[in-house]
Amino acid sequence: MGRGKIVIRRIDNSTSRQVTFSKRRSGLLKKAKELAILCDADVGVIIFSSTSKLYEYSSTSMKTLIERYHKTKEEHHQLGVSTSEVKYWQREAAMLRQQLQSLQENHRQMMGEELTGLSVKDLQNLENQLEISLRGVRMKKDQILMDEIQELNRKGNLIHQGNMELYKKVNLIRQENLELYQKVYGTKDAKGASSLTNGLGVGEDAGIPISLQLSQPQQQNLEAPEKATKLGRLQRR
Amino acid sequence: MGRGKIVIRRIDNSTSRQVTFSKRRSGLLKKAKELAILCDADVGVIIFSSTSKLYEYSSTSMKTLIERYHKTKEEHHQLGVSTSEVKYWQREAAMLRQQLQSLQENHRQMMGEELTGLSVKDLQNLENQLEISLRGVRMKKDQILMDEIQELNRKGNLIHQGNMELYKKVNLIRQENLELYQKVYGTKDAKGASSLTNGLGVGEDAGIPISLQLSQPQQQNLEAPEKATKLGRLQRR
DNA sequence: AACTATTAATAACT
DNA sequence: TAGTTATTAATAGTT
Repeated sequence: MGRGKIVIRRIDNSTSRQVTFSKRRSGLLKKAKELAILCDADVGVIIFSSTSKLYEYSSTSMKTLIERYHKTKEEHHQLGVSTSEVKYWQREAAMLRQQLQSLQENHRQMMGEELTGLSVKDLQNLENQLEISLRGVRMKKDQILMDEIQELNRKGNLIHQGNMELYKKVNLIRQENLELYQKVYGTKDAKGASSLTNGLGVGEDAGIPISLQLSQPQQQNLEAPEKATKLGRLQRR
Repeated sequence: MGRGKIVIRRIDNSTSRQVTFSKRRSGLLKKAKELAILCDADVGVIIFSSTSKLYEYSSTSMKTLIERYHKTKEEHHQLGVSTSEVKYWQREAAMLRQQLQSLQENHRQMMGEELTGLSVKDLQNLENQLEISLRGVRMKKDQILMDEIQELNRKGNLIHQGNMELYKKVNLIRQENLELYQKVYGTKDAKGASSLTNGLGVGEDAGIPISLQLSQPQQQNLEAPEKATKLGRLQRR
């Protein structure tokens, strides 16, 4: 229900993710309210953003709702009351530490470290994943470079157009000047006029239009990408 | 979004209310799931129907979510009250959460996801790292395969040695047998003896020693590593 | 439970 | 961050 269809999977782009979060969050809360009102239901919604910010809705009071929930589940929350706050945070830290360790191990393997203990099958999978990643990264990089090149080309063309127009104007002025000179001094002697027009800095080769053209970067081994963004060479057309 | 517009107020007709409850309830739960997945949020929904039937959804565990909710609320209105030990564990958890998020982002990039926002330089670094990792993984895999091959070779040689010794013994026995035969029946007729020795399964080509040698796996494209561990072919020496 | 006309939500864009 | 619009998704009323 937007400009395009989307698949339900984590949105990569963090800005889009935030925007979508904001929109869908309000959508969800609205729907929850409507359900509660239309159908006389007791509805509660708790949302923690990825940055741990809390958003909530409850048709009655969240406290009451949660108590009702616990009662219905017949889970007399022994933990929340009898366990000290310290223990809660200890468990939280332990859980996070475990997640962190697991991810760290995974990460080390992706860095090509700590491969002992992996089977050939595991290594094959890792290799495949790395190849996929590599392709993705290269595509992204190439795309950025290509975009940059295109942008430079566009600018180059604009500059060239400008040059052409200036060139035409210069020619026009030179012509005018020549005619004026002839009217003032007569037909044969035009030395003064020519020196005047040359004074504008338009040399003999000014008549050759120069177009900026970028050298194309090689697809393989772009070791120093910055170089590719320079104007590689100037060439005709 | 139906055949007609409705106002958000309690639906009088009980049947319609029930039907709408069922439809909108599943809609709400679906939306909650989508929000959790799309935006990496922690979402929980609790619904009690007007007949007190419970429906729920939680992206993690409802228990954890409710505890988190309580902690967040507490933290909000009694910031200075908590003891130093609680504060210690809160800091610990916050620090771990941060580490985890940072590592997760890094990991996603290594998986070739979430590349928007990276500069060409970043992408180049990532590419280089992936190439290094890939080389490491391939080396490790090849090494395992090579070791396996070597081990098989070693076993093959042992078997071959055993075969050679058995062959010598067989020859010895055949010789003895022949001599015994000659002593018993005379020199010319040796049919009984030859049939006896052939009965041991040593054919004419048994005199050619056979050495097991593995075909070397190709360095590139070991798509099916299991195949390489088979005895590829038998060859002399 | 299906269907479908219609409204509502929202993805992409500004 | 907030507003607009083209398009998809949800669903109200119906069968």
